[in-house]
Amino acid sequence: MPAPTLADGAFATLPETQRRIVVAAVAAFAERGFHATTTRDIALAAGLSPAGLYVHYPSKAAVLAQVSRTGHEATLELVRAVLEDPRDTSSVDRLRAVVETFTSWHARHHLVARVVQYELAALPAADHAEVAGLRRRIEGLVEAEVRRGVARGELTVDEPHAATRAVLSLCIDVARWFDPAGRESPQDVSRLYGTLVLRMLGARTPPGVRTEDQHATPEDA
Amino acid sequence: MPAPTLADGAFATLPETQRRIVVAAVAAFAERGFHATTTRDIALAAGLSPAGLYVHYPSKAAVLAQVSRTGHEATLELVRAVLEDPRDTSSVDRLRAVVETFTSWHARHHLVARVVQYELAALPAADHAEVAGLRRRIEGLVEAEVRRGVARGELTVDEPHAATRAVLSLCIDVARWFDPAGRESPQDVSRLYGTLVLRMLGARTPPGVRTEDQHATPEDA
DNA sequence: GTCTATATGCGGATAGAC
DNA sequence: GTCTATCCGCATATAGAC
Repeated sequence: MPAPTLADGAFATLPETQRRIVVAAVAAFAERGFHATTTRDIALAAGLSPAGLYVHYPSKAAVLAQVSRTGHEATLELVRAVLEDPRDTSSVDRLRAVVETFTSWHARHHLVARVVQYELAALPAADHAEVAGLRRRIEGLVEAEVRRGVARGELTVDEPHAATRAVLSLCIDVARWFDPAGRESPQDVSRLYGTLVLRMLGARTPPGVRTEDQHATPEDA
Repeated sequence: MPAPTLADGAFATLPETQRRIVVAAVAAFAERGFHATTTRDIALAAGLSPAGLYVHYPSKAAVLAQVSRTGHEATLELVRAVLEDPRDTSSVDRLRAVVETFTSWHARHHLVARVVQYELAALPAADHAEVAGLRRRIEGLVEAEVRRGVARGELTVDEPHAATRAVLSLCIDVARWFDPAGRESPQDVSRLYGTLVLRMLGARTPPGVRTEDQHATPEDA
């Protein structure tokens, strides 16, 4: 098991009070947005006085930066782990896996994901720059796998860059609409999305909607 | 030609000063968000004193409501016009057309679209309720066409509701990332998305990426 | 319908005791 | 490390002249 990520318990490695602050901030930022959230909201929800927050973070923006950086690092790590898996698997398998993993994260951690995806503009410049780099790495890893799949004849994609952006866009937008009280579980959504994305990319593998927990085997067809 | 919509010139039917206020508000809300925008920002950008805004709108939220309602009405009208076209066309053709139209709107009017899609939580309750109804109508129209396509054997979709939501999600998220200074035009994106969506929906029509301005003809295959 | 001036409250952040 | 008290600037909105 690798080092804990958000997937293993959000922000579990932070000291207790910082963790409570960040958890409270995620809930508030996701529900009302960064600018509509007050430091009092965060502090009180974390069980602190209004001033108590400033012992642990120098500003409201620093709390946002903590959330955004941790979230971006976690998703990059998820993508990296799937796509740099040393086992010899097809691009179709890898892309299905990365879409399922990325989608599932955006559903399971949809509050964190909303902050990560929709509050970029509120980040201080230095944090924004670092996070932009992480985002480029994520896109680059996925696009490279799409191009490999095309080169291997597994995929039919005319515009790999635009198609990759569409794939990630689809997964990211899950954070906007996903409702844990709805009928579909994160697993339901991520499985569907794995199938939809392989269709989008013209995978030569069986494009039917997968209903069992099998892995697609590209030699089926 | 139907009544002017946003596509024909954003908010062109409003009285001049209201139009300037709304245009200024769209730019500010899209760039910084509703809560980070001040009424001074809007008023000054519209060529008014800080108090001048209140002659035309009773509150900042009322300006947002104007943008959101107008934007939602415009997109519903676009979708309705395509899907209620009396001509006898296939579901594949209709869905390609609605995806191209909807995507193109989110690219061309990406600032308005950002406000429409990402500031719902800031709407006053009454406006939010009305806009939610418009959103349900949009989804319902598209889902009905997907179900028709499946019933006619044009599409292969196991979960029409979830697949429809994925399709609209893909198109909507264009507003988040589209950059008019980038290499791709709204037309480029919308054509690609028409093709990607038909693939997602298992259209039996030629799924190759369309590179010419032809309309797909379902009997090709 | 537009302005200047301003009331009023709130929010980010700090001071300083414990 | 947490608290209470508070500073101070800013933002929404209003008052009232022109």
